[in-house]
Amino acid sequence: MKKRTIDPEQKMVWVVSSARSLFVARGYHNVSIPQIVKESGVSTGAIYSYFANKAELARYIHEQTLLDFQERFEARLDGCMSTFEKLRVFAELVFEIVETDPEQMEYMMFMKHGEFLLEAYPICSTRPFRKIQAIVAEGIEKGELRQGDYLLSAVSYTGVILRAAELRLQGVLQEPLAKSADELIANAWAAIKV
Amino acid sequence: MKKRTIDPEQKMVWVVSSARSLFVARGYHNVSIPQIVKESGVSTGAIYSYFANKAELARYIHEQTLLDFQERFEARLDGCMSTFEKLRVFAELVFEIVETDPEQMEYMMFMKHGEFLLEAYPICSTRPFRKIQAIVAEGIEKGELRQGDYLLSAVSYTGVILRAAELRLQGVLQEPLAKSADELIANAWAAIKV
DNA sequence: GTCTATAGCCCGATAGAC
DNA sequence: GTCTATCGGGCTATAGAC
Repeated sequence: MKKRTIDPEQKMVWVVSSARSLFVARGYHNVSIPQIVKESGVSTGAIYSYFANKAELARYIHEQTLLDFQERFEARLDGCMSTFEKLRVFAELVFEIVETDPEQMEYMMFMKHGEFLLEAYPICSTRPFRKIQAIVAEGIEKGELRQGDYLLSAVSYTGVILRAAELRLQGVLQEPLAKSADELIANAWAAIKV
Repeated sequence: MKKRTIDPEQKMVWVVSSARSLFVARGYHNVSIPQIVKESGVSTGAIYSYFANKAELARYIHEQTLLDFQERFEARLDGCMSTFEKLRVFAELVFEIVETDPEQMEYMMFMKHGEFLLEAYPICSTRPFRKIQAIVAEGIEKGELRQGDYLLSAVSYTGVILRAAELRLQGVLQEPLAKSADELIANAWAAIKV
């Protein structure tokens, strides 16, 4: 039994979770280390012992967030046969996260535009993104989707889904996405189906 | 003839144009007033005589940018009869701006998430946004669009168009949007047509 | 109205005790 | 490993000459 001190990993979890909330709520640059210290109850020194600097903390959160999405997406793809099913699984996961953990979704959607990532953000090379492209390309080949540029079709499908997610996060769509899911998925599918 | 001094309005134009470039390139918080001074050739004092502070400068640019879009959109709507035409005009305007003045498009799309606007951003009450909703609602009534929630249909159409714009701005789509416009507009239309 | 120079502030990061 | 106290830097905004 450890009695003396708190598990460092637990502290790191607190830091990450506090920082994520604050970043999403106020934006990366409007959050100071002292604020994270206050919110997480972990001291400056400890934070800097886990992360080299503030940007790396944000980057770590970003990475974890994307990784989680990726894993859940790929897990759900197992057993999906048709292109329709595979794309529906993507949409449903997005909608589910928006409702159950909007912070995660917001981090993925809004924290990507150069706030702390200095390099041009290679969103195109993100795993889930490439996976969607592959699914669409295969769907076109198999004749389940309309002929055309597979990139444009991928953009069209995800555009419908992600914009719905965005507007739901902003409060423009007032119903939970679960209620609108069927209609949205039908729309997205109609945009590219044969 | 004014010979002596430079027209203050001209200076303000320089400031606004330099600031817009810098904000888009580096993000609001990564741009300092001294940088704007250097880039625009207008002094700190002069800048603060036009704008109360940095946030207001950004807000002014945002307002002008949206206003310009709105005016051009409404001008082009004149003479459009069918729902298809009206929506196409929106898409074409978006695509045109992305190619001719990507900075403007980027400012509209990416500068809206709480960087300097402290209040929750009322994107839903933006004029062009409401206009699109009205067009879609009317289209459904007239039977030109599938039955369903008009908000979801508006989201679906604009989702396809705006995500294409976003990915083009990020360099993921390498062809000029003019080349892909027909296909994208067809996809967006297919998502909601009857 | 416009300039330069700088006040005053707050932040990120560190040093040094424990 | 972790804490508190603090430093140096860079920022926004202003004061005061012109």
